[in-house]
Amino acid sequence: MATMKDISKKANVSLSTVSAVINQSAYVSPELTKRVTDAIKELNYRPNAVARSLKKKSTETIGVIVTDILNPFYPPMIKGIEDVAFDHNFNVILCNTSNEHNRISTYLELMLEKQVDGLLLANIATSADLNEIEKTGLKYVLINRKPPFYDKNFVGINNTLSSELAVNHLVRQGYKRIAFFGGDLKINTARERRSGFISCMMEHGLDVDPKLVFEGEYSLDSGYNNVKKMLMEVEQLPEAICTVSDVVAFGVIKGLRDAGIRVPDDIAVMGNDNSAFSEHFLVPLSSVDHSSYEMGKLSMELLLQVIKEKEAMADRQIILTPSLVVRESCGVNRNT
Amino acid sequence: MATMKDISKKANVSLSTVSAVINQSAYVSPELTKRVTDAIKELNYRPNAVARSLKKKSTETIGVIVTDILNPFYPPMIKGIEDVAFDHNFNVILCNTSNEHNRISTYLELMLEKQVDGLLLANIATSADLNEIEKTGLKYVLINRKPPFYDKNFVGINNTLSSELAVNHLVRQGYKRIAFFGGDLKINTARERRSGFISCMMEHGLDVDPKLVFEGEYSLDSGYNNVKKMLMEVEQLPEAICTVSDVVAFGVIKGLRDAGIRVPDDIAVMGNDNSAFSEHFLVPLSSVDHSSYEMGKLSMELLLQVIKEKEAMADRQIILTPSLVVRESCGVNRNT
DNA sequence: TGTAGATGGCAACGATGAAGGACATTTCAA
DNA sequence: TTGAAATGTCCTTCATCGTTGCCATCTACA
Repeated sequence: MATMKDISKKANVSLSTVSAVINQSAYVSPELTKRVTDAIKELNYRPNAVARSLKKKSTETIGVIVTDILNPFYPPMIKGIEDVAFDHNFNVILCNTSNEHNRISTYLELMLEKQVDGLLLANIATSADLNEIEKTGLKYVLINRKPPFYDKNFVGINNTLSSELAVNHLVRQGYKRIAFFGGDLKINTARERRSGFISCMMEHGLDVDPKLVFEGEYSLDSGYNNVKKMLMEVEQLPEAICTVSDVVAFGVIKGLRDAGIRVPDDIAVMGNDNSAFSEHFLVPLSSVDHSSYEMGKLSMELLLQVIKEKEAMADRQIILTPSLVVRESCGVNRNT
Repeated sequence: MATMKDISKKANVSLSTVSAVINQSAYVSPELTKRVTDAIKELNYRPNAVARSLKKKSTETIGVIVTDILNPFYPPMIKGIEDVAFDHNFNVILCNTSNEHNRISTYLELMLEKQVDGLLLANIATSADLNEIEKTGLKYVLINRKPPFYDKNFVGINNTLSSELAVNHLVRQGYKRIAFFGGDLKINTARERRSGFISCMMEHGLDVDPKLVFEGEYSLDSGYNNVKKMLMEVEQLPEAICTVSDVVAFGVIKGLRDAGIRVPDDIAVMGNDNSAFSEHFLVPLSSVDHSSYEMGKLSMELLLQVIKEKEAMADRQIILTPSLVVRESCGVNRNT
C-alpha cells in the first residue's frame, strides 16, 4: 500500500502539504493540490485509518454489545445503529455475549484496547455491570434496559405503557381473568411490564391472581415451561395470557398447542415487542410495537452527540412510546 | 490512559522491557517482571491496540459484509462468525448493505482504510463485485453465494441437493404437479436450487410446467406477489409449491391464506433454509436446514487460516450438506 | 521592516524489535 | 594460575510504523 510519503515524493511536495490536501486543513495552491491529487489517484492511495487514529485519538468506531443476536428483537436495532453509523462514516464492532454474562468484561477490555470512540449497550440491567462500564471511562449510551436509578444517557421505551396497551386490548376484547407471563425481575423492562400489567388490571377493577403471574426469561423455552407449570398447578385456566415479550408468547402458544388448547379460541395470547415475523406466527400475534429499529437509530445519534461534546452535557433519556398491533391471537379483529 | 512510557518510568525499566513483559517476547528477570506487572496493575494500564496495529500491521479485526441482517438467515451466521472470532481475540466489524448494492464499495474502502486483517462476504454473486474485492488485495472468504467460475476460498452448501431433498419429500408425500418459486437468477444459490428442482423432477419422471416456475427475490414480498401472479395466470393450481427459501415460503403462505387457500390442505408448501422461527410459523414449515451458524463458524475459521499463512495456500471450498426438516406445511407427518 | 501567504521540517501519537552495551561467566593458551 | 578472549545473559537505546499539526521558513509585496 502506498503511503503519504510515496505521495509526497511523487508529487514532489512535503508531507504536510499532502496532509493538508487530504484533510483540507490548510490552504494549498491549485497547482500543488493538483499534483497531490494526481499522485493519489495514480498510486491508488488510501489513508491509513490506524495511523490517523493513533495521532488523532479517535477511531470513528463504536462497539455494540448485545445479549443475543438470535433474539429477533436485536437485528432491527443493530440495523438502525449501523445505518446511522454508516451515514457518519463510523464503523460498528459487534459484540454478541450469547447470554454469557462474563463475556461482557472481556468485550469491555477489548473495546478499551481498540480505542473505540463509544459504546452502545443493550443488555445492562444491574449496577454491577454499570460499574464496569463506568470504569472504562468510555462514552456510552444504554439501550432498552437499564440498572436501577440510572439517569444517564439512555434510549428505551415506556414499558409500563406497553403493558397497559396490552391489558386494555385484552379487556376490550372481553377477557377478565388474565395471566401474566413475565421475565427476569432483575431486568427493569420485565419489572416495569409486570407492574404496568398489575396496576392496569387494578384500574380496570380486575383481580390479579398471584398464581397466574409467572416469572421467567425472555425466551421461548421460558414461555413453554411456564405453560406446563400453569397447566399442572392451576385448576381454572385464565381466559387470556399477557406476555412480557413475543418470544415468550411464541413459547406459550407452542405449549398451549401441544396441550391441545387452541389460541385464540380457548385462550387469548398477547405478545409484547412486535418482533419480525410475529405477523406470520402460528397464530398471527397481537403485540405491542417497540420499533427496535428506531431505538437503534436514536441511540446511535445520541452517542454521536455525546462523543462530539468535549464537556459532558446534560444526560438525555429518550423514552419511545409503544403502539398496539392487533392481529389474531386475542380474537379475530381484521381492522388493523 | 496510562501508556507504556508511564509503566517504564514507574517500574524504572526501559520501554522494551515493558514490551517484553507484556508480549512475553523475551526473557526478563523475575525481579523486573514483577516491577513491571505491579506497575501495570497500579496504573491500570491497557495496551493501545491502535498503536500496536500500526507497528505490527495487523489489527485482529475482520469485516463482515452482509446484505440484510433482517433476513433471519444471517443472524445465526453472524453469531457463528462472532463466536469463533471471540475465541481468537478478533473483533468483527459489521457491514450491513441493506440490499443497497452500492454500499459494498463504500464498505470495502472503509475496511481497507481501517486495515482489517480479512473480509467475510455473504452477498457476492457477480464477477463485478468479486473484482472490486480482489482489487483491495485483502484476504477474504466468500460465504453462501459466489460468482460464476469462482474457485477460491468459499463456504457454502450444496444447493442442488437442498432442492432434491425438498422435491423428494414432496414426491414422497404424493404430490406430482409441483411449482417452483425461485429467486434472482443472478445469484448462484437461486440458479442451483432451481436447476436442482428441475432435474430432480425429471428424475422422478414428473413434468415441470414452465408456467409454474417463477423467478423472484429472497424476500417475503416476492413470494407473496408471485402467488398473486400465479392465481391470476394459471388455470389449474399446483398441488405443491417448492420455494427457494423460507422467507419466500412465508410470503407464499400469506398469499395463499389471503386468497382463502389452505396450507397444507389445499396446497403444500416447502421452504428452504430452515430459518429461525420457521417452526413457529403460521403453518409449521417443512424446510431444508442449512445451518447458517455452522457456515459462519467454518468461514471464520477458514479466514483465520488464510490470514495466518504468509504464502497463499491452496484455496478451499467447503460445501455443507443440507438436511430435510419435516414439519406440517406439506401434510402432517409428526415423525421427525 | 513588517506582514500576509504558501510551503516545508519535524516532533509527536504508543507501541515493537533489531542492534548493541554492560556485565558475568566460561574457555583456553601460556 | 592467570589474564585475555569468547560466549552468554539481561537490559537499553533507538529507529520505525503512517499520520497530524505546530512552528519555522521563505517569498512577495507594501
